[in-house]
Amino acid sequence: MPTLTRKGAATRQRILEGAATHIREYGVAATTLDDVLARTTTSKSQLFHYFPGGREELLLAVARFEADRVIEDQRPQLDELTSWPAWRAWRDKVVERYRRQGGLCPLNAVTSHLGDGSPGTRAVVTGLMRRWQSEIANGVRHMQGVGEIDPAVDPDRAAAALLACIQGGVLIQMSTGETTHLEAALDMGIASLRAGAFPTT
Amino acid sequence: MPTLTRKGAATRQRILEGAATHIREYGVAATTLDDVLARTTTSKSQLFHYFPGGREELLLAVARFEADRVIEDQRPQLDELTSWPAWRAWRDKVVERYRRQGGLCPLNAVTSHLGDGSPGTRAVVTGLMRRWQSEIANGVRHMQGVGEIDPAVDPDRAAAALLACIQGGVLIQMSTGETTHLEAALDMGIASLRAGAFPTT
DNA sequence: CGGAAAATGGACTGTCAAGTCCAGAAATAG
DNA sequence: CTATTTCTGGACTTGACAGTCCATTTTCCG
Repeated sequence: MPTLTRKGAATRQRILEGAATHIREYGVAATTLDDVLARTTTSKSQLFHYFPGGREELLLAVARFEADRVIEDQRPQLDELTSWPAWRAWRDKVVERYRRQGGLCPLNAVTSHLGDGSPGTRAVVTGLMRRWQSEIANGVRHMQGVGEIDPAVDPDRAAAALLACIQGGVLIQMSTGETTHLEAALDMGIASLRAGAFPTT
Repeated sequence: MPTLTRKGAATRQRILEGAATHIREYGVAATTLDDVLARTTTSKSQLFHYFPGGREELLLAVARFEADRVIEDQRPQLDELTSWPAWRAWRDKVVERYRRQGGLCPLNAVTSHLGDGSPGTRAVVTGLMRRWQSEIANGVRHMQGVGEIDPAVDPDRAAAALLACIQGGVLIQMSTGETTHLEAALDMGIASLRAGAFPTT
């Protein structure tokens, strides 16, 4: 990769965000390189200049882009799980985020289109999951520190369960359009923490 | 659709199952009609004879096929959630099923490739979710009947949460290859039921 | 400036896979 | 048995889209 000019970096970014937006609106399958070019007023040579790997590399970049958004969109609440009201605020933020997104998970769409074969694909998703789970686990530990959660609870396992609740809720929302499952699962997870009803097995 | 002869029905079934198998092995994107034909020793005209809508109709049929399997694979345990050991047996069955499937969800793959636009696609997934949730809710109600679960718990909401736990656990397994999230979430959900820690809100 | 490196435009190619078509074989009904 | 319907084989058409190439313009930096 040669050094990028300021203009070059801007173009690259424009292509990336244009692709992400188009995918959000029409889905991965219905997104061709020409669509992206038209939307971003760029040309084939530019796209392949900045993404030599072509479509696959672009899609992977979009996946990374979306993965970052997922975490960012939960800040600052995700960093401040220090009281039960704070947990509630975070829960609301998550629900609101996905409600607004309207039953569409660009990240899931992109990764499932890249196939698991790709070396980078898994890394993006697992990296996101690890970061996410780790942040939640920190919240659990903090609550244990202030005596609000039973010390017998395994923070990582609890965070894993909560993460699964969110993922499942969002997945179901993708087909039903409703956030009821997401809300029910998240509420259950948090209630479990409060009640210390977590199996430590 | 004209009436099918015995031979015709067999061919149709062969194509359908061949497509399903190929998709399981290689993914949707890497499955062409020619692949299916080669595997099932059939010809283009046969495929379009039995699936006039072409690729899309075939994919939808595969989705239905896989959706049915999901429920069937949980029997008989799913129908007999009448004691805590029975819940545990069901939990183990679910985990085992997805462990064996090895981080691959053909249904999710197919639907995400069909796009949400399709009229039938949503119906297949929402139908599956509704059936699944309804079966779980029946189990909850039965346990309430025998005094093992707090009557204040809303069976449908509890079932919704449990369903989300499973979906999320499987989704995460798709990228990590591990069933730890699935297990953690399911255990949490069942523990919640036992503890009556369900928010009734 | 002025030359090297980077950025851009867009025509062109090649491939691949979905879908069409028709002729002929097998099955079914009466 | 024979007429009608269903089933089958496979060649052919069509279109779309990823990726290539080179000529030209712009930017960078000493």
